[in-house]
Amino acid sequence: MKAQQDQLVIYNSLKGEKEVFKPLVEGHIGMYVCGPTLYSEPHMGNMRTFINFDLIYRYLLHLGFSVKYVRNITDAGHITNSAGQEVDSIGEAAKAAQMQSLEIVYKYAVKFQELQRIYNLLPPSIEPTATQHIQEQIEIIEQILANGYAYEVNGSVYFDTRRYMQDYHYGILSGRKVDELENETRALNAQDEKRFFADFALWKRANPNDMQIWRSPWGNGNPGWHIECTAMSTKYLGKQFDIHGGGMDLKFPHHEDEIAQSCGSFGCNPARYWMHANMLNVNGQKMSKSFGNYFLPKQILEGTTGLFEKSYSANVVRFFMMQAHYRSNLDFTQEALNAAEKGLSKLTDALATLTRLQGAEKSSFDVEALVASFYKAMNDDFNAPILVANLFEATRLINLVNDGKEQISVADLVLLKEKMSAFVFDVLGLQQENSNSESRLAPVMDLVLDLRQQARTNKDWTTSDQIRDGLAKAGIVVKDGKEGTTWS
RNA sequence: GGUCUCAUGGCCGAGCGGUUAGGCACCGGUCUGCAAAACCGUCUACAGCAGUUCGAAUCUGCUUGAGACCUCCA
Repeated sequence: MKAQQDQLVIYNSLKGEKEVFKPLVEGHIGMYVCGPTLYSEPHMGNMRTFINFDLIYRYLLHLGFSVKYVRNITDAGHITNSAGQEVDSIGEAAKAAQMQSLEIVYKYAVKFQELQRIYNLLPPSIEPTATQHIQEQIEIIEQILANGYAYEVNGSVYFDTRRYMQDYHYGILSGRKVDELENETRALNAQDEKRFFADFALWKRANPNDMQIWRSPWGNGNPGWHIECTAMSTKYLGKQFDIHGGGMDLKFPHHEDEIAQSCGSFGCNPARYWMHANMLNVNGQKMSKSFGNYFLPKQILEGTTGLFEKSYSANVVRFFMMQAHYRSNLDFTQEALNAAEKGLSKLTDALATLTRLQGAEKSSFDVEALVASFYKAMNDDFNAPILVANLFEATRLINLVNDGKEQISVADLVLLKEKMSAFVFDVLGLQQENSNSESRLAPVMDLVLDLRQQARTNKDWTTSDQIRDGLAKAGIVVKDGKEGTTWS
């Protein structure tokens, strides 16, 4: 695995190019990913990012790295709204629902946990929340103040972007130039306490109607939106760690500001590799709350999105996402989902076939090269679609062996079983579908199919077709194969 | 308006200068009492125009179209 670890290449958003991945400490990786803000239920687009980073986490584990994976939960913080005001979105949502802030956060945290289970996300090593780390946030703000990169006004603290730009490069990640931004950004209004339009809040003094308030050296208030990630990543991974990830839409300003905060307090960019997952589209447009074109992860399982004629399992949705690269946009369409459903069943059928194959003297094709192609795909910036294509090549060969047209040696059979299973289940995170034989229906179906088989033996096609059609109406498909009749 | 990204066959989607990625659909075949399913095979596309090159989906320029960010968003 060491050899494979050394060949891993990652696209680093900070440089805008692929780089050979070298962890700070050999064999160990610290990874931080920005998690959800729990003022509403995460939608399918949110889930795509978490599924993609789950894939990345899983592959790093498969390569034998020891990974500390931190993904936060945002349960407090003031953001800047379209009017340029700092607002507490969780508090607003809580008020609208006539709940407490903690109540609404807890409600959606439970849902998010459930979604993680359904979509087969491995739990991160730590899932810290902002409210548990107010003290750490305050300490970092104090450090930034002490370093001269922030100023206090009336109980609020702002990051001093102009001062920062004298020593560091603001825009290093997003490529934005502050003087270009200035012309296109709303003007500072008279009441604004900021000295400069690009300054952002580190700490915001309390409003009379705030639901949550914390004490600080600057009086009662709330942390700013960006400081929590700096506090939590630093606490659990150190001042500098290997990978920082998140959705593409967080690149600016959130991640840019995280870099500024880390440089402003500790003098270094927090992460060596910045990774950004791309958005999920519906009809060519980013799925988002503000566009109103979103659906919930549970709706697709229940077939209630209003967009598709039928429901799809979490496994199918996950497989569908694995057929697009994490840095590409992905369009959700019914035809594409149907294609994923059929493709997945072809792949899982082949895995079942693989367990039944008999090993021969020697292989008629290069199994080691096939397995190497799995690693090659994933080592190239986690190219899951190429991996899937290679798994389908394996599927074709497995079926040919099954038909007696190709051969595989006993040793190669062991290798292929191990690697197919590892990449399909451990890396792609697909789940073994429940076998029909386990259901309560199984004994009944055995009986019915037995009766139908008797009719077929007697060439009583009327009866046998009657049973088949009747079952079809109940949603059960009967398949007559060479080795007997199966159903699903 | 500014910054950036993208445009691939019926659909989804890889591709990073020279081997038809892959999946689904379509079509042909094997199997089957007939179907369905399964399996095998077939299907040579890269927005337009110009340029660089022995060679371009891939590099450069222009044109057209779409999207993201610039304000919260995964």
